[in-house]
Amino acid sequence: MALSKTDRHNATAQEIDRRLALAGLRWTKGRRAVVEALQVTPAPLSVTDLQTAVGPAVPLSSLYRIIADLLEAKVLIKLEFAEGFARFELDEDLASHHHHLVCTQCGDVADLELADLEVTLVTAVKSIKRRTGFRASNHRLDFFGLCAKCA
Amino acid sequence: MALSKTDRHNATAQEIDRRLALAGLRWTKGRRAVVEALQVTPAPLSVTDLQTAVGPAVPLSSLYRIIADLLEAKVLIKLEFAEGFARFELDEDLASHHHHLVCTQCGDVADLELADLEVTLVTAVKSIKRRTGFRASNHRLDFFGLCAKCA
DNA sequence: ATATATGCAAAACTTTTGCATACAA
DNA sequence: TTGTATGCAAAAGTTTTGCATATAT
Repeated sequence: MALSKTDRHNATAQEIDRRLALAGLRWTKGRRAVVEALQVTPAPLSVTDLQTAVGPAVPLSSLYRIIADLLEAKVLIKLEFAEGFARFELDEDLASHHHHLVCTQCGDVADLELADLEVTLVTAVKSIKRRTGFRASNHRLDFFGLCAKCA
Repeated sequence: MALSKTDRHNATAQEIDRRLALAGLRWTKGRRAVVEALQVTPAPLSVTDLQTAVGPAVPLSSLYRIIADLLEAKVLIKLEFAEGFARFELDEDLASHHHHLVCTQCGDVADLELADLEVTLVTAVKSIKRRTGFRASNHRLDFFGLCAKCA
């Protein structure tokens, strides 16, 4: 690979800085804590998960506001898996584009990269535009089933 | 096609009956209203959409309970698009398997069938099982972008 | 007749907001 | 210093639940 792990981490941090600056947001303790929690655990975290991760120093209302700000700055993306609450992860350009494996038994959500599939999806996007006029700029693919532990 | 539209509708109604019976659920006025609303509008509806569709005869709490029962009987499936509320549609075996086109401008959600893609996804499921041990029994694919009207 | 479904009211849970104070630039 | 971010408290929106009554089988 062209970049070492450390280089890539620095590059990512720099890109996060850039996006925050672009949105006129400051690099505060709370925001740092949330971003770091999501770097440590790349699988999508709920607000409750994040609350546990960052500890009681960040109250719930601030956590929600921090998340809203980071969403607006496109540092995070929001996901929902029909659980009744939202999950969040680092924007795909800050991580790599991936999909999710949702275990219907234990509720665990794991990340999955599937490069081959992306090629097919690009073709699908073209076909959709031709058939329906819809211009897809993004997609989301989740698989549901039993994880290795539960199977 | 082998079945006429009416035949297919009857077959679907019969299958819904079967699933309700299997779950020990009665075929009541409220449940009928909800299922019919979703047959008229196959794109995923929110609880508010359904409330409008079925009218004030079904109060909100009953609507939620009806939905919960129909979910358990596998007559409906639940979807979330990070809007802060859930959407519901007829189970894919009662309709046909399809994906969604979500307009990020106007919020409209349209259905899309993409048969070619399904073949690729079946292959992907095998590859996932081999690589990760995850046994995917189902998947969900949504495209985000601008609909023909908003583009 | 009897178990299930509904209606009303109250509550639980997730998320948002107002306002005074604390902090980053 | 100055505008932004945070903390606390209160509220808004979505979904769930208890209990008495009505209904489907």
